[in-house]
Amino acid sequence: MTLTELQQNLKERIRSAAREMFGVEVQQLAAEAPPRPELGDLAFPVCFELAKLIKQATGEKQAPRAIAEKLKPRLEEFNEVDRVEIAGAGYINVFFDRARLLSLFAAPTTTREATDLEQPKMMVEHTSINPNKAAHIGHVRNAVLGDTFVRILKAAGDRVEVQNYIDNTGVQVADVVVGFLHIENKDLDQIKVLDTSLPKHYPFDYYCWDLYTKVGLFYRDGNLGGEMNPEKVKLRNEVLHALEEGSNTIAELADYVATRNVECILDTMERLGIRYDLLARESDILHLHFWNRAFELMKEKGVIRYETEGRHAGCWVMPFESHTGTDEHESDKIIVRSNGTVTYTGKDIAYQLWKLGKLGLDFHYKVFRNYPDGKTLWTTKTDPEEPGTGRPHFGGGIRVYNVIDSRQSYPQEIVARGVAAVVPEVGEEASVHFSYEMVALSPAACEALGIELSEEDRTRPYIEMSGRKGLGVKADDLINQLEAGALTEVEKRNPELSADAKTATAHEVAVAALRYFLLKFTRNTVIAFDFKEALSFEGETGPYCQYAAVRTNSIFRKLRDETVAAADALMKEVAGDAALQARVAEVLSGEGGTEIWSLLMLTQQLDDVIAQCRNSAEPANLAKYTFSLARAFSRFYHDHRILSEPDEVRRGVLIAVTKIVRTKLTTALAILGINVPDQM
RNA sequence: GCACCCGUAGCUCAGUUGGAUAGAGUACCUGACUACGAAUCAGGGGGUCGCAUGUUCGAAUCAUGCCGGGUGCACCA
Repeated sequence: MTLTELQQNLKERIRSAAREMFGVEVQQLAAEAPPRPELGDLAFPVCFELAKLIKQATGEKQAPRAIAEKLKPRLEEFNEVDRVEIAGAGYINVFFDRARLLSLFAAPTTTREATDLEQPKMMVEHTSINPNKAAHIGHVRNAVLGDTFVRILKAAGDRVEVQNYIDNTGVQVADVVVGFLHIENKDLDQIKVLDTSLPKHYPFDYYCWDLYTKVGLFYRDGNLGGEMNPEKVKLRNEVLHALEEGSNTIAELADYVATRNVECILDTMERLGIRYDLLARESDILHLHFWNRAFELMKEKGVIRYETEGRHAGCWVMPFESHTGTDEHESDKIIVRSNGTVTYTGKDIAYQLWKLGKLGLDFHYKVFRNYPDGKTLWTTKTDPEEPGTGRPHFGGGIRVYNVIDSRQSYPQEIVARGVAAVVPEVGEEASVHFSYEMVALSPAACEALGIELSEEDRTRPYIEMSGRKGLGVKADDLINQLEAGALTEVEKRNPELSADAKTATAHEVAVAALRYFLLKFTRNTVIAFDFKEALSFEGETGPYCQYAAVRTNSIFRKLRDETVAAADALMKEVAGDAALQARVAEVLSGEGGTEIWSLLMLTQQLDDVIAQCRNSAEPANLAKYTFSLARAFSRFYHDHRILSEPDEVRRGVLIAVTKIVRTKLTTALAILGINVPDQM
């Protein structure tokens, strides 16, 4: 039995007792951890509500404390419950039988994995960086959030498909193409030569990053604050048009540029342990005419209508109830422009319908790359595919999570409503906007980057990053910096390691630092990026959590196998041996024992935390939990000598606790995408 | 103008469907390595939870209003 199951049983008992004794039905029954361990292991504040319910049902007035006294013996019937105390105005505080539960928790557990292909599939789309430049830390927040959420869903037993949307026909790619064509006067072959000649520290996506900012100036004739030069905007439109058409030299050139940027971005994400199942490319959505089908569906269902007059004359619009409802014109969202082209919203609705398996069309697919572990990354394509690739089935998910920053919450809401209008049977909940706030630059970070701030910007709490202005911290730069910092520390502490081992360890530490830094903030908190904080390995950081896990491992490396086996055997015997149980209970009693016990209780909350993260779509909860578990263990580690403990029972308890912590902490870290090196 | 998000310790942030004495990290001060690793641990000071009213046994949490900050409101993507 797990702690969660025990809680369920206790709740059920309270419900049935309330029914029997008072004839009332408890609706919401919370079980919470008391503020201090001396107050018990589990608290039920249910009697306040019961008092109310009883009064409503019978008119009889009963004090919450009196009700609690009546429920108390029913809960004490459980073997796992040591005693129940009534506290405060009427809290029911349950104290568990510590020895019995330790023995229960020490028993090996099996983990579940979603292998059933019939199981409904969750779709998560994340990263989706415009493939025209290198990734910056804002993009990394998206990817780390998305990837961690995928790991959370999988840990909770869900089947998940991970997609990375590639907008290879949009304005951003067109801009870089304009840069290559009209600023650098390069054709495709020359770009390829350039690409292969770039140094390792300045790869293709870095080159495009700089070129992209040059294009911004180019459009405005060198003045970033100035007006767009119409002649030059015409160049962009030419490129955009060629991209939409496809099968021409400009489209070919753009495809090379976009694909190379995608490869660079995937390499960056690979450094952080982030992988995908499928790259969904916008060009394929266009060329396979997904929109046409969606258009038919929307017309069929009466979701959109053609405007014959007014300022939207000639457009297909989707009536959209705005929150105010004052201005009728503003509540219509244009889906097809008067020139016949489709807007982003329309394309996204088509794509979402495909994800949910409701479009009635499919892509063709080919292998994009094989990951080192044998996993395959696929990409969509337009041409018919070769038979017998043995590819998995893509799309057709039961729910879709779109990891997109909160600035797009308005358009995302429109897309979700559009989807729900076309396929009302799946409902609006099927398309979830997994939103998060941006990563901005702190004034100190701007200074460190050598960015001159205007007087207006200086008064702001933070500065928004901008790919267009080249204003931002590139992901690879930051990872490099983290790895260098970690390597210095590893060399200091583990000089005997080989160079490769040092580098590998430094890498794991760097990943831990970056991922934890991006996960410790809740989604709707703006991260004002600060180098000092991001580069720290002390305090509430990934490396701190990692360090605690490394220590659990080093204990087992130094313990002799017989000693561990003896501890395991001891735990098995506890339940059937009253004398032994009493001795274990003694170890877990008193001030020191309660601290061990609290740590143990904390380890058992992992599954609940995972479930909570899944339901709230908030990975920060898991990050916070992992940190508190690491902190509790660090204290335990400091307070107890495990290897040299002379008393057999006491040592057995310490080893059992350490073993449980090791399992839970390592699992929690893995879900956060953090590995535990052998030493650090 | 309208919509959404935020306001909690000097700073950066947590705070479960409303629950017991509002917590972490950091900075500052003090102490602990002959020890299973000090990327650690212990202790200290530091709060009108933006303001006001209301809802109730109980409010950082819910409602309303106000103040301050951010983002978004195109036939762009």
